[in-house]
Amino acid sequence: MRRSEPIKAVRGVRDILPAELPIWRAAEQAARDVSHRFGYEEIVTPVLEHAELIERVGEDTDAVAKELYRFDDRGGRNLALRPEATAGVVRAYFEGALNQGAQPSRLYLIGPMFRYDRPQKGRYRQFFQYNVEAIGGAAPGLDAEVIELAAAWLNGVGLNDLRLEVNSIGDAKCRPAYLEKLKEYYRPMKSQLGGDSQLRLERNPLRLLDSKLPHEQPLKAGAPKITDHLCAACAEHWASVLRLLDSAEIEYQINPYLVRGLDYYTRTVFEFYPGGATGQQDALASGGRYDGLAEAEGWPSTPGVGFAGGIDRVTELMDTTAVAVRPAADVVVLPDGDLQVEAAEVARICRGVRSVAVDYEPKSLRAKMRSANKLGAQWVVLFDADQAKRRVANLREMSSGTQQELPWVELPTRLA
RNA sequence: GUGGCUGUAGCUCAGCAGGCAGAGCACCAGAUUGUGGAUCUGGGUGUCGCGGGUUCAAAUCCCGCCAGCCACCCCA
Repeated sequence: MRRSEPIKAVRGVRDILPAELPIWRAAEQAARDVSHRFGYEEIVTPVLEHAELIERVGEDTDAVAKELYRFDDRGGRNLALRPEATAGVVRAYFEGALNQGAQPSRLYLIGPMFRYDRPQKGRYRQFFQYNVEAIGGAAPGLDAEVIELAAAWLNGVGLNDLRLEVNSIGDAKCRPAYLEKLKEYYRPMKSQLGGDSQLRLERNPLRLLDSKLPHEQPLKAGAPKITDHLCAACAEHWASVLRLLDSAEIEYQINPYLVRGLDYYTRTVFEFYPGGATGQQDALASGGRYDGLAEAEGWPSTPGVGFAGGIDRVTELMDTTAVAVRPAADVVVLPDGDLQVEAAEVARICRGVRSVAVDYEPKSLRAKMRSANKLGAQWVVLFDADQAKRRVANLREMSSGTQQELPWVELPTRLA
């Protein structure tokens, strides 16, 4: 008999197995706890959105062109699996009338995101993010608050060796003038730039600053810095954010090359890296202000600020020994012989006080004991046909090896 | 999207100047008559990722595809 080829997981996605789940839950619980402490409420938005929402927000970037999971549903709607959370949360903020409640609206979301990337370390096609968004507030205090919240989360899961980079990228008022200065600076050396950078020079000059080409690094050093060309309002906002971080005793490095490629990002941008890391790829959390996003989605202009934390990467760095692993069941019921009805009844009696599993397999008692031991059960309940008739069983404590015959009805009080 | 490495038992892997498919762990049975952990004995559970080619003969060499890992790229 030829077996057909087993069907494996879709490329780039993975299962989170029971053994890994405790660390995963610990990261999520830390996110929920810290969100709650800062007054943020949970929101769940659909994994599916209109592709247009993502496209409008992502404009004509490569990311949207090549990395968006996009498909038509049976009704002919052009949909996408969300590649990030903020667009959907902002949509829900308006559709759910959160804009009519107390402002700002403080929200957090934990869930899967999807990007059609080529898989590699820390990068999956389905990955999980912890997102925090404060929508409807423009105060610099909110920028500092979400940075502090991100730091509190990372510290909360035991990650203390971190590097925080911050920058301001201005707004629609001052950025255009700065971009002109940047273009003027780079134009004379256009021929020295790489192909991507030459395209960016006219199309998206801000992105010249995060080029990683080694030979472009010296050129960057002489480029005008946007923080030297902020308008009065942006400069004041930027100064306030830094003052607030100082007073919160949060250490940061100003990185004038930390930018975002899309117009609706304004003012504050920040990223948290593990202490040792250098590459941008290793960011554990990144965020910033997006005062132009609501309008880009077609809603009234509304400010917002937030961040996205990568749960996959964070759990990879967490200390797994700090998370308690519990056995699947405290008690295992082992009938000696084919006594499935009786075994199920004994388990039912004990479940009020302990987690109970039953070994129904027609194996030797020895094999059942071995497997109960491997499971890590604290107790096993053993009985044969004769004992079943008398409605008694041997309760054995695994650590000491001592056991005692008891009526079934007394098991719960002994196990409690 | 580009490149490098890898794919053999449930798992981790050895075998690859072509010649009978292996080890450790896991698993099953037993040694120790009721019942675990330690030790010993016995048992191989396999379309050698898939498809094609070369050859008397392919896990081994060649081509294509798929998948995994890593880096580049990208990162809304």
